[in-house]
Amino acid sequence: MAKSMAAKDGEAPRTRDAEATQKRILAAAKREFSRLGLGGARVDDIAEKANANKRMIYHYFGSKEDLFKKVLEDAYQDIRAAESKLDLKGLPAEAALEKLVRFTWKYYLDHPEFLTLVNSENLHKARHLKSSQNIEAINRPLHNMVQDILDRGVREGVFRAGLDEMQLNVTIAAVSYYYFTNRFTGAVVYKRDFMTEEALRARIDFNVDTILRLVRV
Amino acid sequence: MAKSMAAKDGEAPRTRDAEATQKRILAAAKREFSRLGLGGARVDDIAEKANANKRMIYHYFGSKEDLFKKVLEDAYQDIRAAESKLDLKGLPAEAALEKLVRFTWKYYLDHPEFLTLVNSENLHKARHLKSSQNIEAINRPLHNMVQDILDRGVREGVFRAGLDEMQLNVTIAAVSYYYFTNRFTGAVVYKRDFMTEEALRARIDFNVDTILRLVRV
DNA sequence: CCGCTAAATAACTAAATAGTTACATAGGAA
DNA sequence: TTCCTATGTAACTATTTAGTTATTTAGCGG
Repeated sequence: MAKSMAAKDGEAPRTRDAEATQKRILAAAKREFSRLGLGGARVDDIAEKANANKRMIYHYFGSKEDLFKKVLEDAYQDIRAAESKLDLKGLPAEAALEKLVRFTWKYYLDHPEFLTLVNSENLHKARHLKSSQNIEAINRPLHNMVQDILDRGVREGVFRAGLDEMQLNVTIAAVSYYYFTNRFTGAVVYKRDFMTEEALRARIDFNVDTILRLVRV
Repeated sequence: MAKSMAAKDGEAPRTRDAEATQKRILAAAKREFSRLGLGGARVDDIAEKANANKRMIYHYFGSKEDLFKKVLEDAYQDIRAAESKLDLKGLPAEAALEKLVRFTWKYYLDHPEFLTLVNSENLHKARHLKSSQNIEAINRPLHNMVQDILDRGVREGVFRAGLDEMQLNVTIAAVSYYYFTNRFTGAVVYKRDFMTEEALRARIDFNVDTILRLVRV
């Protein structure tokens, strides 16, 4: 028999490991909150799927709401970390912007839970994020990155002057975000599958076109 | 004393009126579902806020899920009805398109509950809409309207040929929808109020610009 | 290798929740 | 006027739920 513990068929080991338990809880919480929303997710289910005890959730995270807040902060942390690895400094402005648009698309495609978590948070009027200390610092690099691309594009003579970084950023997010989060009602309203390879390719190309046309002189 | 009934201080009259009761239930359900989502809304609260008895909800609508489905169908019905009153036939293509973009913006601004209901439905993978009989017919006029504008613009020589009606429609919705539904996290991330008069004016102008640049030759 | 603390489990509680049952009555049809 | 049924009320039930309490135990510092 195995070393010491009752790890049921194929599950992770169950010796005492605070860090690992917290990670399992966070992973399970992210899945449940994104699948069902803050109101729909169940603490018991999160505990079970984390292969942990419910008591540990309250021990490490305090309450369901605080757990949600941590999951959300981590999700923002993750997308900003991925963005900051893009390294667009060396590219011409147009190429940099296209790369950012395609990155955003790909990130949403690969991390659908980010979208539903943000939706859930907005349903609750961002009350968790509002009380978050580090969220401002987490997002600052994104603003700088897009502002730099805009400035560079103007200097290169390819972008219009006076564009608002926020408006551009919101629009870049919008054209991808909306497509993904509303893909289910979209499938009904437009009578097509939004997630076929062909549909995805067509949409990201359309989005790149939308954004480049928006900024070009 | 009043005619017959125990209407508590200032409330609506309480004589028997099936139609009025159903309307009050639907109005209260729309408010609660949009405020809290399908999972977060409470049947008891809906009954209380409708100034009705919970039993009536089950009598008229069958279940919480069926009530949600009816609320959602009505919401789609309402936006399509408002759209169909636009009468864009007489306008040049560009003017027609701009009017549609501004209408969409204004409708979302005035009916925020539509946005959260649609979000809630997408969280549930559109399972209510999927089983809805009339939803296809409800949405058809929208497709025709936008396709007509596109065709007209090409004939007028002001729009590019070959644009996909769905991509355009989705983008028109996206740039307004995302701004509104994500205005709470947006306020935190961008450190500004998304709902001031000035911010709203700037965004709708930006959106009109985005869409017109997208379609122009 | 001992003992203490942090990690973990299981069983419990009080409140909330979707849905039901039993009963009451307004008001139109006869 | 008298039924009869659709409209409405109130109290109940079986479950579920977030959060707690009581208890056990792994494994590190000494």
